[in-house]
Amino acid sequence: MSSTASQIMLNQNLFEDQDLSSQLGFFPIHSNFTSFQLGCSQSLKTLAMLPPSLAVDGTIAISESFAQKQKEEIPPQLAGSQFFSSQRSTPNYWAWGGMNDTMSIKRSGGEDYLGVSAMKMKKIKARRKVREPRFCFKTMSDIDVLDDGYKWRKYGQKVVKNTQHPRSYYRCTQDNCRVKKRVERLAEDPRMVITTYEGRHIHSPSQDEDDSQASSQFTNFFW
DNA sequence: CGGGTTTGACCAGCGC
DNA sequence: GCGCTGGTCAAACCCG
Repeated sequence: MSSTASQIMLNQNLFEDQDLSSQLGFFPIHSNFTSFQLGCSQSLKTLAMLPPSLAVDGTIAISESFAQKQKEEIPPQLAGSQFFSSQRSTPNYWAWGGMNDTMSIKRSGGEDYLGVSAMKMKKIKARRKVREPRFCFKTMSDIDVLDDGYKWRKYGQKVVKNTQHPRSYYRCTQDNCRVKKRVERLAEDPRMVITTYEGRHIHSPSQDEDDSQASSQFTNFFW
């Protein structure tokens, strides 16, 4: 089924105390059809995605067990979000996996990067403040703010502990849309930009330029 | 002049 | 309760 297979194993120790935003892997997708074996320790689940800034067109497919896990193991605070689509032309692909699940990605060409992270799904701390779903990915880029099709306004910047690079805070400029994103550089590798999205857009990207086109069922469920 | 950015102040959550 | 830290606010500033 696949032309290439890569094994991605995740190291539990690196994200033991984190919740939704643990970042770990960043793997090149060289061929037009690549199969990835996702794996991690039993207490964690893997989360794989193509960054929207990079993915252009493609198909994603998963194994039986992967599909089953996706149904069963979406954490309650993320329920209602669609993490996976088997046939989509919009560039947001997310998939949940467990141990030894296979995910296949078909691309229309070029070279992209698959971002893979892992998180504890069953022991996410309850916080007093209800948080919107958060998702993040890592991109190797000189540019801090990647063009994801939405318009953002910066509302804050903060130097966070143990990092030499400040974290920037952005809000979607669309009225009534409360989506936020954080942009920071990885302390260990400043070439990597970590973008974290919080919440879901209630509108399509670049709405001002493309109002007439009917939005597809997929355009507003994620970001 | 309007919209976006900067930046210090403020606030809330959390650990001790 | 206190101090630390991350997240947000908002006034000042910048720029087209």
